[in-house]
Amino acid sequence: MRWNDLARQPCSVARSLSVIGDRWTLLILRDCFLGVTRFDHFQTRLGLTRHVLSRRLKTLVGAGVLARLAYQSGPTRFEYRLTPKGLDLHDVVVSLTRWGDRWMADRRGRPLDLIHRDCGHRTTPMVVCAECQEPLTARSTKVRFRFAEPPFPQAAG
Amino acid sequence: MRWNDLARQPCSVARSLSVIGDRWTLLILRDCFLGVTRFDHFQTRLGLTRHVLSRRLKTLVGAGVLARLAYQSGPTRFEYRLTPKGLDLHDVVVSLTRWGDRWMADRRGRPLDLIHRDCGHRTTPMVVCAECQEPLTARSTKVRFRFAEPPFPQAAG
DNA sequence: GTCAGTACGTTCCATTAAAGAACTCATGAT
DNA sequence: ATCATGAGTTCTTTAATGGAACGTACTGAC
Repeated sequence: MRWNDLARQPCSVARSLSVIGDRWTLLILRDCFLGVTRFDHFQTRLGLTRHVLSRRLKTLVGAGVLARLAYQSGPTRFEYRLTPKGLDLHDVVVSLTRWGDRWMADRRGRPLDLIHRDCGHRTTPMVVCAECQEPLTARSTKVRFRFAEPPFPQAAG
Repeated sequence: MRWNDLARQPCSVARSLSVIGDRWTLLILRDCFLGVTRFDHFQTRLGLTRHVLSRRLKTLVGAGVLARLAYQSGPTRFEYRLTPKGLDLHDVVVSLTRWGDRWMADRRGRPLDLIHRDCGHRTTPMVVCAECQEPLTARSTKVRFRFAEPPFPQAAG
């Protein structure tokens, strides 16, 4: 299957990944959340090629995740900022961070603390059910297909 | 920069992506959470090439995300199951699903409902602060670097 | 006025990874 | 014997990436 067919699949994970699922995009978005906005700054920090960066930014702007805004008009120059759609990826980035903190840290431990402004604590992010506020885990959840059951040999865990 | 240098970066997002950040891996893991365990079943459902699937599964087993277990010994055959480390990626998959549901759905809406067994509701996953239980958003959080400040031109939002 | 610096890209080519299809290997069923 | 099953491997073609240089449009220093 081609990558570009992903967006048409009836699966939100596939559709999300059709925009942010390649090798560099989530790192670009991580830097966006850290306040990076400019081409050269992304390129220096990430060490990816300018060619690839250029294409990724175009894709993200096209998908409405980033906005390309002129910040000066000598030679007009542009910066990239998260849109509401992009800001809403915070959960994804935070979840990746928490998993990396837990399972991929070296002896020094996690590289950064996430501080919750509202309560002042160093926070551990947690995914909960919006209805009952209890944690959602693989075991405490199940899925229900809304259109058609996919071809399945056995029930999901 | 080469992809394989990512794991050494002092960033949990980068380290996570060094394992799960390529085009297919998160879709494989999505299927794992749906109960898929066997090579041919992954291949049929995802439509990726057997070659790539083979390499991805090896990587995931090598990283401790999946376990390769013999399930019969006529010709010995193996299935792939999530380890605790893999099960802990639930948050990431759930966050991707929620974002796709909200921003990438077509007219029919989200393809599946996530049911929380504990409360019986169709649940909307939410990332909250484990300390105070309030939602974590881009604006309500900030980061603090534990080792060294990276070269930064401006403060993070 | 020319030369270096800044900043956002584009172009070119060699290397690497992915797509697609066929093939292997062990075994059990027909 | 022949076919089917399941987990891969081995090709060859096509697409994406890495690396480095170039383009463009200004600003300020000499």
